[in-house]
Amino acid sequence: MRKTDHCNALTIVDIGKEVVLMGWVQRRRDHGGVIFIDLRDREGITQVVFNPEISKTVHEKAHVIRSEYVLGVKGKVCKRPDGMSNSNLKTGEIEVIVTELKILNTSQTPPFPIEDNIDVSENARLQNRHLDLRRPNMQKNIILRHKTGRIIREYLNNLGFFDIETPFLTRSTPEGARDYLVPSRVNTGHFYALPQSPQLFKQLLMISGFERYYQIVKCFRDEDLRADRQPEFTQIDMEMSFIREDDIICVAEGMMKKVFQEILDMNMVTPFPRLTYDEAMSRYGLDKPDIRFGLELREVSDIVAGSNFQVFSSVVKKGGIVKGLNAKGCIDLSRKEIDDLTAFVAIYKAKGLAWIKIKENEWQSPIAKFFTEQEKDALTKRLDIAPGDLVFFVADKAKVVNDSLGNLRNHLGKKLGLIKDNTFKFLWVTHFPLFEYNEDEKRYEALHHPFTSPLEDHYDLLKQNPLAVRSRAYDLVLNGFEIGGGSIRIHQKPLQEKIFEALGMDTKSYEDKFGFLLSALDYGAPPHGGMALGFDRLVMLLCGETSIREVIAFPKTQKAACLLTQAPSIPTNAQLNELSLKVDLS
RNA sequence: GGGGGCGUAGUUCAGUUUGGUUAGAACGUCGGCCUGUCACGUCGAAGGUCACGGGUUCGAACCCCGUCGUCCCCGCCA
Repeated sequence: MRKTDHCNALTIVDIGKEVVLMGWVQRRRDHGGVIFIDLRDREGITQVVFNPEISKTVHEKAHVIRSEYVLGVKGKVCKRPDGMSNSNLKTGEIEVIVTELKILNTSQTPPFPIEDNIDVSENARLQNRHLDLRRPNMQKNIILRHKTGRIIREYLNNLGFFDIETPFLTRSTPEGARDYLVPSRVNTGHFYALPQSPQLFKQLLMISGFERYYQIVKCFRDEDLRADRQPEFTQIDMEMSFIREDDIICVAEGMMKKVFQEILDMNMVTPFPRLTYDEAMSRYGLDKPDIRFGLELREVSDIVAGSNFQVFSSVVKKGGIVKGLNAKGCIDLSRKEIDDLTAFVAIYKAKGLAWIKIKENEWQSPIAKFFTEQEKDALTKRLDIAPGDLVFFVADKAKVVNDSLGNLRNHLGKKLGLIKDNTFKFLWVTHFPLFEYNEDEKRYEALHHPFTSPLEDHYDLLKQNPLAVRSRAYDLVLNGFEIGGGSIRIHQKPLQEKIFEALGMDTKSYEDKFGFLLSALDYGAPPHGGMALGFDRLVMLLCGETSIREVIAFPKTQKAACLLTQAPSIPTNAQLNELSLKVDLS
């Protein structure tokens, strides 16, 4: 018995054919006489019929069939009796009358039904991921992931990119995320690190002269997990020589355009809008703004600096800022809802959330009385205030104000239903700061990574005012998710050394850690740059999911465990001995 | 490292506020009946370490302490 057709394939044109279907039992309907079974494979469902009048022995054999049994059935494709077709099924006008049954395997009753929209804990799903993955929606997600990868490979291949593998067993580099370490048996006491990204290798490949490289590749970061973060995740990694920002941006835009066209049949208009980092922060409070809706932030520090409301004026005096967010038409939010929003911004360290309800003839608010008419007029203009509005303010250090109001903006966008279903808005954020200051370690750190090139006319600022230096880095944002980022890299040794020095490393330290890169830069490194896209996040958004776990076949839990395989596990003493390792849990 | 939610039958939940007889429901499962269903119908039955450990109490799913797991978030994620 050989499978002749998939379970979505047969229709009225196949009537009369003898076929063999193989698949899983979706559902059994035993009428005592006739038995109906919905047979499922990866493509669809076909109803197969066991009729004692056709074959008594086969019908008898069919009695033991249960959910998720694996069957091979041979039979004739027949038109269903009048009025018995099922318009929900692609194969709903036919059925296969079985003349020969092979039970290829039995099955335990599954712990949850193999169908979509099941109400079952993620725990149960992950413990039985092999069954969870049988569900149509998971099959759809994983297949869509495959197709997306195929489209991207084809796109980059056509543009002359080479797919080149880079090592997983590599060396730990300072800065960035925590590394996953792998002990070396042959080099006692030495460890490899799994790559956080193939960053340095792809730069070396540019220096090697390949000009265009890509890889869809796993990366590893030992940091805490989130709905959109897994310890191992997949990047679309690209690098190009002899290019400027616009070249790589254009490649990425073309890729997204093609993916959305072919996967979702949606036309993404290119070029995508661009914002500088400073503008994004100013208008949205975040470096990955969701531009599917308005509700932009406006700074009002200048207006309230001299006001009688001490909370605002004193913050401005101390170098902080005050920003407002006008929730248009939201005057009817209840006191409780506003309290909830206050609790929401507290997550981001905001000490309070000031609000004003704009009535026809007055401002209803605990703080309205502090403002003069001139101040009110200025706020009205700045925040586009009109009757019916509800305006929020946060006053604090810039980081707290932007964090809290930026996230409040996203929260309100969802809560108020301002985001249309099935819309996708891309955005480039450019000109990121090159450095940020780490208060704990009292030193500058690379915001992107230390190989990012500063803007050419900012070279002079490197010494005098490092925080003012802007970089040739760009992030690709989709619906408020950072789905990619990259930069033009430093390709000249002296500049790279300057950056290491600005990061507080001395010659010995950077020679020790990055000597191989500096030496490579010294042998005719071409100008180059690239980017990496978060493949899981992209596929998640394409699938309309809210967690990347839904598009990863075997994801890990928040404690970075695999519930299916019970990884990670405790090694045997023999394994530890071989590696000269001792575990000290004290 | 921190905040919050959840953990009771195979599954999803109720019961916990106010401790008290035999821990319920739905779906699923199993068995009987049923020849046109497709969420088949119908009659019946089985199924529980109330996450784990300790404590309080005459008595704990329920109160207290601790642990574990899982989800969301902050920190972290060059």
